[in-house]
Amino acid sequence: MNRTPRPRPTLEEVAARAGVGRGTASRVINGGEKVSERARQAVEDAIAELGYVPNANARALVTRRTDAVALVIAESEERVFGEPFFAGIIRGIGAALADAGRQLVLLLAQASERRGPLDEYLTRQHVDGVLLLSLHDDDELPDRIRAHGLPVVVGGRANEGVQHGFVDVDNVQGAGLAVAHLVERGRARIATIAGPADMVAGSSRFQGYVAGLAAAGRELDERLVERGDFGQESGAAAMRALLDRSPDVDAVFCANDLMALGALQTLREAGRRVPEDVAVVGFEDAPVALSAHPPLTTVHQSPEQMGREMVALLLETMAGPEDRPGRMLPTYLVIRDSS
Amino acid sequence: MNRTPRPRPTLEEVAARAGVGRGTASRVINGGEKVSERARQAVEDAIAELGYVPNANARALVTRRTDAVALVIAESEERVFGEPFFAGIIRGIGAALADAGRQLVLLLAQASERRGPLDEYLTRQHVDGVLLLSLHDDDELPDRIRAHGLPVVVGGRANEGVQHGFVDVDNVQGAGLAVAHLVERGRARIATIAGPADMVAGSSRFQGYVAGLAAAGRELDERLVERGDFGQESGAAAMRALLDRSPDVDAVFCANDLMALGALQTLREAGRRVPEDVAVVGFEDAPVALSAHPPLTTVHQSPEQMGREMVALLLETMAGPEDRPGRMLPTYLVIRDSS
DNA sequence: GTGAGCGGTGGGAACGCTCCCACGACCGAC
DNA sequence: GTCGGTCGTGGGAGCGTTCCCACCGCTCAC
Repeated sequence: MNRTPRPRPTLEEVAARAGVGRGTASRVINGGEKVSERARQAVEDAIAELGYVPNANARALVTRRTDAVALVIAESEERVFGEPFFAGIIRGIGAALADAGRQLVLLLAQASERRGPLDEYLTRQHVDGVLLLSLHDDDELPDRIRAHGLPVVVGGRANEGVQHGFVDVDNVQGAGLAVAHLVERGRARIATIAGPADMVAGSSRFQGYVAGLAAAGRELDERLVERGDFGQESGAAAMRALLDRSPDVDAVFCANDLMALGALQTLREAGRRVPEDVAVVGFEDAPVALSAHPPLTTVHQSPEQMGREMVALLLETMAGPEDRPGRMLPTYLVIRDSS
Repeated sequence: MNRTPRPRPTLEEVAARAGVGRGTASRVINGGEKVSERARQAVEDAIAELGYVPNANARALVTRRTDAVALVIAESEERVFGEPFFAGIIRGIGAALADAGRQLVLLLAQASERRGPLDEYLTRQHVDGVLLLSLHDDDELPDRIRAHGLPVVVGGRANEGVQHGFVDVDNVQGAGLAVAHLVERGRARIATIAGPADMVAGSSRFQGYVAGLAAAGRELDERLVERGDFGQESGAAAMRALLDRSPDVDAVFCANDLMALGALQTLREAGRRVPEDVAVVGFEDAPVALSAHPPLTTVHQSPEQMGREMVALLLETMAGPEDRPGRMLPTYLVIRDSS
């Protein structure tokens, strides 16, 4: 009992029903110009009556475009759905893409396994362009995609010398802001809990930390540096290590808010007052920063704007393939009670 | 300077290069049977040399399938990325789909605005089937999609009398488990913080609560019922209302863990001990349940399994269109320290 | 009265693939 | 030797669009 649910009507059938030619019907559908009012009306009626829907595959086959853009997120589901950062950036991307009349297709590129199918999907003309998020430094995905002639924009800065466009918050500047603020508050021993060195957000915020110290005429003290993985627990552990090693620490700049939360927790357990004994500054201005105890001073970045910017850059790249410079988004400091 | 990046090679070119016919080349690519070893080798070499990638649009045009499945999530980005439930279900879906050699395409159907483009996307033969998540009761999306002849499976049960398949955890059974547990613990005044009445998870867990009471020979006391929106803050507020109205409450079943967390918070602020004074049970067994203070007793559901089940049902539906019954996934109680 | 110009139109060709049929070569069986 | 097979193969037809060109009937200028 194979219920064939009435085969989809084709353009030809619409045209026949409207008593016009295939060409005219096509023109009506694509908002074409040179069509008489009478013909337009007839075609529109026929479409409504038949419930006609254009076949995107046939169209894409000849136009070589699909009006869809992929957002590839190279992280585990857990991370993606744990960080509000992704929610913001996706909202920005979705909105900007909708404005441009394009559909967002989200692809998760979990571990590097299972990459095969993803690769194929991107490569086989399903989308006109690709936005890439949160890949680690050594990822060759962007280059592979570009090799197939697909425009790519990466969120987060890439290594030097890469070809593809990118959009990133100015991590160095933001971290510098944080350190300058702590210096100004009169802190003497400013530590940092850095992120993974193989992620841009990790290394460049650390770089900004060093630069900030230098700007204040201070030198980097290795004993004041710990690394975490951007997770809360790693922040707590790093803070413990820091207190052990350098009990005189009186400020800590954390490469993201989640690790700052962990640090806060450790400090509370260790009986250190925040900000009296130790000032804490985060990075991101995630929602949790506001509800932390005490509310967290942090470097503000706008994921939503970042998303919009990525789309803008991608659309430009698709329009004309000259090489575009990357885009750096400015940050500012939000001073709350933890510093 | 329009860099045309070397036009993509076509199947015809591959065939020519391999010195075979188009048909043979196609057979090799699609793992076809009747091909000599010599020809297969030649074609594979040609593919490698040319960097050939099949054009999915052309293929879909004739085969009428795309090997891609859409997962439509009808929630705001904030909710989607806030609840670990989605992470789990997406992992399950992604894995099951990958096993079946299909690509997962994620579409967010934010507010009901912007639905137009989504509709078009689904309708225009981009995907072979649709998985739908978390729609409210009155959503007509599934019916619209079905009307276009696309198989649909809904996560979360639908209203009675609908045509499409669904997969859901057995909310009624789970809530009953929770109430039975509280009864057994000797609780006299068992309240509930229910979810939105227009969401299945909300109404059916409430239904299970009522049934659980009935099974213990008790009647529903309206003063012991509050409603929240599944958010933590709403749970806290509901608990406050409950304490105000019925100070003698000694147990509360919350329709999800997040609201249970809110309740815990309110109880702490009100100086009630958990579980001595008030026992709290949640629903979901989300990661937070484990790290709550005290660790939360809760009804366990497995989003990952739910995802897998949805895919299985969808694939069956695509294979043969007989009507499938919905699937209910069992739950069990995880007893921790809050009860 | 002829010809250029223009709004509006129809339909052939092409996009890149799969499906399927016809065909040649070779086998063993009668 | 002929006859069915089987195996491997080539290529025509067709999927549903868009693109583009030829063409129709007018109007307007000379």
